Order: sequence, then C-alpha cells, then structure tokens
Amino acid sequence: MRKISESTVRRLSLYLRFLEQFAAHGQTTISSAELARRGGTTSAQVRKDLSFFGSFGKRGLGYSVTELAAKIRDILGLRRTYRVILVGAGRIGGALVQYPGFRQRGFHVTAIYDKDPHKVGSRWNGLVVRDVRHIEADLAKEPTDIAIVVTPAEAAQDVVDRLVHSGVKAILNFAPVQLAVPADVVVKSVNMALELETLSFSLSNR
Amino acid sequence: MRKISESTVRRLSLYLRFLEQFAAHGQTTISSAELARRGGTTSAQVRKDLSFFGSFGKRGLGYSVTELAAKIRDILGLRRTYRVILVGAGRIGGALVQYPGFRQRGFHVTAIYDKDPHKVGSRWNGLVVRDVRHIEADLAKEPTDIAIVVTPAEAAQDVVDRLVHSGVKAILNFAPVQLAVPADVVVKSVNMALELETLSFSLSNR
DNA sequence: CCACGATTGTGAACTTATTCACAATATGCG
DNA sequence: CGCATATTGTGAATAAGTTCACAATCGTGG
Repeated sequence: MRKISESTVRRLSLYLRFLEQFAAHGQTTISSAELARRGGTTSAQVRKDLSFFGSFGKRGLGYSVTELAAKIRDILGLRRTYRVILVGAGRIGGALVQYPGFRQRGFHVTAIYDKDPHKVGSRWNGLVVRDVRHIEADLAKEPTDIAIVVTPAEAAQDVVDRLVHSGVKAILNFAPVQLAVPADVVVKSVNMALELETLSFSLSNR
Repeated sequence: MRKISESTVRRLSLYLRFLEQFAAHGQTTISSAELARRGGTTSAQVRKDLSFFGSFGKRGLGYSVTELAAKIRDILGLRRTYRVILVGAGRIGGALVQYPGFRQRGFHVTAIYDKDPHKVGSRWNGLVVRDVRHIEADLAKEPTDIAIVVTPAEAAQDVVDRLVHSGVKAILNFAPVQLAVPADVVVKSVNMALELETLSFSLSNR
C-alpha cells in the first residue's frame, strides 16, 4: 500500500465521528462538501483522503453514510476490538480508564499496573491494580497489542522496554519523554503541556 | 512575521524540554545534531526551525543551553505566566487540574466551572467549583486568555460561546466536537480516542 | 597567526501535502 | 429521452515542509 500520511488518518478518524453523528440523525447520504464543512477542511481534501483507499461514493449523489462509515472503520482497523493495558495508576490513568470514548470505539482496558505498593491491589473501575512486575507473565497469557503509558518520565523507558519485550506493538505515551522502541512498534506521544504551549505561541504572535 | 508551521512550534516546545534537561545536568552547550537525536529529527530541521526566529548559535560551537532555552521561551510566549480556567469538573478535568506539567510551565488553573449543582461548591485541588453561569461575571473581573473545555460534547459549543464572549482568546478542547469560534480565537482540540485510532491504523497496516 | 576540525545558517533541491479544475457519471423532471 | 443539476474521482498545478550541501565562522593547538 502507498504510504498514508498521519494527517490523512487523523482526518479519516474525524470523518468517521461525523458519519456516526449523521447516522444517529437518520441521514442516509452525505457529500464531501458537507463532511468538509464539519471537519474544517475542503471537499477536495475529503475526496483525496478517501481516494487512497478506493472510491466509495456515487457521482452526483455523495456517499452512503453507513457504507462510508463501515469502510472507514475497515481502513482504520476498527472492525475488531482491542485489549488495552494501562501502566500507571495516577490521576490521568484513572481518568483514562473511565473515559467512555475508548470503550465506545472498541478499546477495552483489561488491566492496570503500577509500581507503588500502596496502589497495587486497589480497585479501579472494576479492575484490580497489579504490580508492574507481573506485566511479562500476564501478557504471556493474554497477548495484548496496545498499552497506554502514564508513568512518571523516569519510569517510562523501563516500562516500555518490558512492554515491547512482552509483545506490545503500539504504545500511547503520556510521559514527557522521547521513547526508544524497535521499528515494528509504534509510539504515539501526547503531551498536554505542549498543547498549551502551542496556544501560548498563537497568543503571543498576533 | 512569516507564517510559522504548527510542526515547527511543536518541535520548539520539544527542544525546550530537552534543553531544560541538559541544563539540569549542568551541560552548557549543545549542538543541533544532539538536539535532533533527542527529538527524533535531523540537525538541519533543528537549525531551520530556529532560523525562522533568528540565529542563536555559534558556528563551530553550537548553542548555549541556557541562552537557547531563554530564546525559545521567548518565542513561545512563555516568559509570562497564564491564568487558565477549566470548564467541566469531571474525571479528566480533575486529572488536568492536578497535572504538575501545567504549573511548571507557567499555566495556572485559577478557576473551575461546572453546570452540575452536585459538583458546584466542592473543593478541587484548593479551588471551589463554581457554576458555569458565573463565567461572564468572573472573567469581567479577572480577564483570562486560556480556557480548557472538558465538557460533554453537547455542552461544549455553548460554553465556548460564553468563553469567547468573555474575552477568552485560546481554548484547549477535549470535547469530541468541532468548535466554531471567531477568527481571533484559537482552538486546539485533543481527542484521546482519535489517538488510539491512529495506533489501530498502524497496527492494521503492516 | 595559520591551519584544522567542528558546527551553524541558509539558499536550493527535493519530497510531501493540499488545492484546483474538469471530465465522468448519477438523478430527476418535463 | 434529453437537459439541467449535483457531486465524485483524479491528474495537474500549487503550496508547504524537509533535507541537502556548502560557505561562513569559531575555537584550538601547534
């Protein structure tokens, strides 16, 4: 397959969200122009994004809302559900476990780990927090593709090494460090402070 | 000023983080190559990013860690501190208020608002949750540039309208909706589920 | 004080992403 | 059925972002 840009994937994700909203309102077809309006982009961009994967519309008519949604789910790999483990039972971890958006989209948090003995054993949203040292053994029994890392910066690389060693292939990282992983593992880092800094930049430059 | 790309700003933010780490280790100078290695980019990229704002290095030597950090803080508008208000006293809101990264970087959460009468009045990290209907009056007394919106999707646009009306110029939005704002207000939307979906895409395409 | 190794700053080349623009349909209506 | 209208799919044009490559310059050591 041709190399698909990150921005295209993010937009597809957005389009899917809008399609679901349209479906909920009983709308059956949608034009690229309308999708673009909602997503803050252009109709040409919408069509180009989709064109990398096939042609899903009808000229003169637009797209079938449900068909296109199904197609995008397919493209994004959202037909299946994913087991997700979470490392770091802090406040952000807690918020994430309970975040309904994950489950709605098929991401099921199946285990929570922490290093702190005070946290190990407590219940979180129906899950018992386990000691990080069980990661390897647990994942050997229950292979898991995705992990969310919400540890302090110092602990993150060590945790990631163990996750990678245990077969985790995708990591959503909230720790403010650049993580080193093998080429076949994908890391996506999110950093709240950095988002605020881009806002600060915008504020200072106008 | 020349138009600066979002990616450049994000990278500057990253460089700043690394520079602070280097400073903490007592390192006094740094080369673009080393900064690039840490940030997962190239030395040319680092120099180009900086070149949009001036020339801060010494040929043959590199950059002074503290000087460059100061320069980037300047560029990003981080010399000052920012008052930040938070709308939505849910779990994510709670996690964000306590997130040390914000305060460290000069973003001070000064007020929390919610619509739910059960939440209004409770204390959160030393702040009393106030009713959203006080936003206008409060901001008239204490002008605030930045707001973080962590409301349900349905409520977000309404809240944003009131924020904009009250003079807020930058919004970090966690609600899964596209927000409409005037041209002089900047919105940055963050969506956790979307991040996981990009991971899902990567997993399905290799 | 000159030659050498290191490293910046930056135009130019290249690559990637977005927008344009239009032929190719599909529908509906008289 | 044929014309008017809507809207896709896509090559070509444009714009934006990244990498290359090299002259400029700094510090050092003989």
